Amino acid sequence: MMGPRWYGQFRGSGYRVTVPRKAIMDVLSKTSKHLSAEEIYLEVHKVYPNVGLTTVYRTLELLIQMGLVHKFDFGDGRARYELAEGEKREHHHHLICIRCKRVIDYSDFREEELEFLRRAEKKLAEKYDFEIKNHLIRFYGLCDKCRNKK
Amino acid sequence: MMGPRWYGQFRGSGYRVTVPRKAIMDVLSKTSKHLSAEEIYLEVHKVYPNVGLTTVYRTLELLIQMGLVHKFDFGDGRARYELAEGEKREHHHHLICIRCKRVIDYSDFREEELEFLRRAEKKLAEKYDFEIKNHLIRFYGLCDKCRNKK
DNA sequence: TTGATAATGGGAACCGTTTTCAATAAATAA
DNA sequence: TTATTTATTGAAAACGGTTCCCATTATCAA
Repeated sequence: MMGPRWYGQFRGSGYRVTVPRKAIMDVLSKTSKHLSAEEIYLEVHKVYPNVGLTTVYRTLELLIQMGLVHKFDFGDGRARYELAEGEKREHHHHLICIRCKRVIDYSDFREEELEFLRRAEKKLAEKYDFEIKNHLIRFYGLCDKCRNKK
Repeated sequence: MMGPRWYGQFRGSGYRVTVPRKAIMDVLSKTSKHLSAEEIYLEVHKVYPNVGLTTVYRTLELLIQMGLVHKFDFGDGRARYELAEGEKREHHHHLICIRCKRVIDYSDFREEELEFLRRAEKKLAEKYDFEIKNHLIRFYGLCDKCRNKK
């Protein structure tokens, strides 16, 4: 039983593939929401009631290190987690409504984004000797519902 | 005694211009660092030892609402504050070293950024009926020191 | 199957931030 | 200037998400 790609990535790094870890990856794989640790815990809890919140935090930390998960802070006092881009998830960024706090994923204008990044990368490497590994683009504003509401 | 521009902005909104508020604005005006609430508190404390940490938090919250201050989360467990762009501060974004966690301000390629934003704005308005008010661009990677260090 | 040890879970600890509330001080009117 | 109104303040307690501790359990290479 080979299992998903990340099994090998885990074992290769000396980490074990455990029930809680599978369950957490499963929850993240099956949603496009921006879940908090507690929400993931509750979801996992439905299937494995004995998995603890501590384990969820530890596992998320590990998944982030392994590059399988991204952690975000949308300003509501708790961290949010998403599966990193891969088979299940495509590269995207966030629109955040400053009024209702709704977070919308978008993956449009990739071309423009790539062009922009290419230039940024070049200039930052030249000027600061900085090597870009990742980037974050976020737009704050008013969503359709909040725009059309007094 | 008119005082700085924000005095009027405050009084006009029914807020009072107080000693702690002046002191906090003063600290923020005189640095280009990304100070935490506690660091601001300590700085204010040097001049006004009786100003409390609670007031610092409350004032920062107010300054953010008034659009005079921006709040950031660089992932070290505490919020960071900067004066919004204006006379003292120019529009900029952050480079974050994923190794030493150093944060570098940069305000380069404004042209490219503006061009990119213009297009993004247009497309997001069309597709999501979303009205952009603000944006965040951030690059994660390795700074010069960490690049050249095994 | 088994042994070495990575991983787990529950509860306590942690710590940045927020709340509470009586005392204080800014702004306005007199 | 002084009085009056009420926004603001400071100290301490409360809050809440996240991390730590440690005895127990489960993974997986041999």
